[in-house]
Formats: sequence, C-alpha cells, structure tokens
Amino acid sequence: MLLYLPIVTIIMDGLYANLRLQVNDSIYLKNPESSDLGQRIISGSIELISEMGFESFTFKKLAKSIGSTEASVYRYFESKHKLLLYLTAWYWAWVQYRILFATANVPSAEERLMRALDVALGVHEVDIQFPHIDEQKLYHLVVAESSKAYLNKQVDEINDQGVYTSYKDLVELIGKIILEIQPEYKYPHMLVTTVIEGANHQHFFAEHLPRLTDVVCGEKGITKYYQNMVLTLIKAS
Amino acid sequence: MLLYLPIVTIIMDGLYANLRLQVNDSIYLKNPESSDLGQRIISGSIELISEMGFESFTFKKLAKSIGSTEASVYRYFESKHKLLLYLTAWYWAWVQYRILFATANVPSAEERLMRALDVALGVHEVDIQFPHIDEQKLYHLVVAESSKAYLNKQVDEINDQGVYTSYKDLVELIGKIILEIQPEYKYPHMLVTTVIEGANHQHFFAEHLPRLTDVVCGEKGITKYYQNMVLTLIKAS
DNA sequence: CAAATATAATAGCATTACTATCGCTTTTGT
DNA sequence: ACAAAAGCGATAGTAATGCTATTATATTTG
Repeated sequence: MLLYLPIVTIIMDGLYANLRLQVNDSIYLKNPESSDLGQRIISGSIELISEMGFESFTFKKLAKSIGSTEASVYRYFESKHKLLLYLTAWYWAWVQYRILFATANVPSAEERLMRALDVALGVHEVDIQFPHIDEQKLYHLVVAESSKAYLNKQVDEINDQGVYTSYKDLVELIGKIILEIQPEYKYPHMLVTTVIEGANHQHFFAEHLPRLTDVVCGEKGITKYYQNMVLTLIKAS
Repeated sequence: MLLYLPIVTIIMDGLYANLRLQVNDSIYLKNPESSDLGQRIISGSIELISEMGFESFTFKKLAKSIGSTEASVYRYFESKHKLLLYLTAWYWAWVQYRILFATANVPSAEERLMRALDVALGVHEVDIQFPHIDEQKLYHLVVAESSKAYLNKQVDEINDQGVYTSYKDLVELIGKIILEIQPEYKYPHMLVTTVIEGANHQHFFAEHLPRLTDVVCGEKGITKYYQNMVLTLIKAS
C-alpha cells in the first residue's frame, strides 16, 4: 500500500473504507475482516464453494479445510446463506469501487460507460489490496451461485435489512452514466441488470451449455457483445 | 378436445405427443403423466414449490399435501432436484408447443418473432389441455426457481442425459426466426437467452427488488421492452 | 495481572434426503 | 377368469445437514 503515490493512496483509502462499509453489517455476526480466523473463513469459503458448489458446501467442511471448528464459523455467520450474501455483496462493492476508480477524471460519458461495463461484466485480474481474496475464484462463484442470494423466500426480509444495497448502488451508478449519454432513455435499471445477469449467464453457458450461447472471440468477447448492445439500444431510443 | 376443428385437433394431437416426448424420460423413474398419483405429484409440487420455495419444499410435505407417502413419491422421482428439472423441462416444452401453434401459417418472419417472444417471455393464460397443471403458478415457479435447475455441480452430467433439450430447442427455434429476418446476425442464441432470462429476472425484481428494474406500463410491459430490444438489435447489425 | 474476549473441542438435536421392507390392492396378460 | 406383476401405503431406519449449547483453554486488553 505504501508504494502508491499520495493522491492514489488517499483515494484508495477513502474507497477502501467505504467498501468495508458497503458490506452491510447485518449480514454477519462478527466482521470477518476483523480477525485472522475471519479472513480464513472468507478465503476458505471462496475456495470451497467455487470448487464444490453451494449446495454441497457446509460449515463443517469449511471448518476442517481452514483448521477450525463448525461452532467457530457460526460465530461469524449465522448460516451458510448469510455467508453467500456476504461474498456477493463484497463482490459488487468491489466492482463498484473499481468502476469509480476506472472512470475517475474521464470526461467522456460514453468512455466512462464502456469502462464501467468492462469492469461490471466480468473477467478480472487480481487486486493486490485484498490478499485474502482470490478474485478469479470469487467471480467464478458469483457466476454460478450469486442468483441464489436473492432467489429465495426470505428475499423481502433480507432486502429490508439493506443487504442488497451494494448491488443496487452498482446498478444505479451505471444507470446514471447511461442517462448522461441519453437522458431520454426510460429503462436504465432494466438494461443494466439485463446485461450484468446476461454476462454471468453467458459465461456459465459457455462452460457448460454451449448450445445456449454463440462462439465469441477472445476472453472479453462476451463483454464486447454487451457493451455494443448497450450502446446500440440507448442510441436507438 | 373434441370441440376443436379437425385440422386443429390433428396438429394439437401431434404436438401434444411430441410435447410428452420432449420431457426427457431420464428425468423420472416412472412417468408422472401415467397415473393419478403421478399427476397429483405434479400439481401438488407446483403448488407447494411456488408457495414455499424450492429450499423449504420436501417430498414429505408434498406427500402429506397430496395424501400419499414419501416413499411413493420417490417411486416417480429420485430426488427433488429431478422433479424441478421435470417441471422446468415441461414448461419449456409447453412454451415451444405454443410458439409453434402461434406462429403456424404466419408469413411474416417479424410477426412470427414477435409472437414467439410474446409466448416465451411470460405471463400466460390457462391451457385447458392440461387440467392438472396450473400454468400461472408454474410460471411463478419458473421465474423464481428455474435457474437452480442448471446452476449446480451436476450440470454436465445432467446435460449429457439430454435433460436440457427442451430449453435448447426453444432457444434454437426462436434463434432461427431471428436468422430469417437478419441472416447476418451473429449471436442469435446469446440474444434469445439474454431476453428470456432477462424477462424472468425483471418479473422477479418487479415483485421483490424494484430498485433493480423500472416502472413499465401494463402486464405485458416487460415483454414489450424485450421485443423492442430484439428488433432494435437485429436491425442495427 | 485481572478481566474480558476469542477460539477449540465436544456433544447433542431436529430435520432432511434418502433406502429398505412388507403386505395389501389394483391392473394386466393369457 | 385367474395368476403374476405392478402400484401403493405404512413403517422403520440411516447418514448427513444445519444449527445450538457448554466448557475449557488461549489471547488480548484495561
């Protein structure tokens, strides 16, 4: 962290603090960032869930893999569903932070939109700021499991606690850039969620159900497809 | 059934048989259409899952609600996940059948595309042909639970057994109409899955997470949005 | 250095997701 | 018409899951 130039450090520290706050504290019983065990719970769960899937994942297996006990994990998260909520909320807060950083001081709204989508639509490098988090595996987890964070019967309760705020804020952020380019566009939220969820699905389909997608070139092919989609739609309106 | 004109009856009988065949027989141990208990399993599970969510749903609760036993239900489906696969496969086969019917003898490809999307993007009336199935509740179930049918670690195995064929065929069918209108369009499958999954999500968001969507007018508002999206994109290419 | 806090270790419990067995009834092939 | 087969309900049982409780031992903090 000390290697960065002052201005960068200041911006990053500010956002880093914000990023922590973004992960709503009603998700956890004890903040996993606050201890070594907590950080092992996060890194271990990313590893295990992305490897074996959320259904097969249990706190007992997690505890074993990080050399702790089931009861200790329960002191941080009251259920494995809450832990999934934490991981996805963290991911969207992280994406939002990177978008703010990638679009700062860029005057063209269209350029900012393309950069925001580039970050929001997947395929990430590692972020040295968070050594306990493997961003590649976390993205893989988000693709396969994140919809289970809201596709359940407790969604309204959880929503009332503000747990989905980091995702909503991200959608809002990108939606606002769209409105800068085309203030007449009526459906910015629908468009943003359609392309974010769409990109997730296409990544999954490309790996498992190729007949549901099309061959696109390069690892950013899906991103390019949806960037083009957004531009075409807002300009046609 | 006897009330229909001969030509209609012939077409429907043919498609009805096809529709049964579409639900891949490796999904079930015993065909639920073949007995009264089987049909009660289907109608009871649609009722229960859409009411309490897939996670809370158990074969024990289902058995109780239809006046049977857990062991008897297991004679039809080897797991609750297989039952979910059956319900979603049935749904997509039903959508495909209705698209074939709605687009038959319509010369304009654009008109056929709009009709196909109108059927594929949700909001359905009852279909008197299937008295044991409440199509409204089934659609509600598909919106909230269908992605769990493929978002799991067994997806490749299940896919090898051909279980997702009815969804793939539906995507293929609509994709082909797109190519009739615009043979140059490179990504018909991506576009079709994007709008189908997108419409599902928007229906869910409208009910539970309104900040992730936009106010659209009328019960077909979401459908109209995506119909317009598809037309705009294929014409812009 | 005492008090508070964090963690590990163990036990326990209700529920879930199945499997197995048995006997009664209905269907089916001949 | 009748035996064989299949379908179903009833009951029991099992390993795993999701979670709670208790106690003892470290570790941190005031």
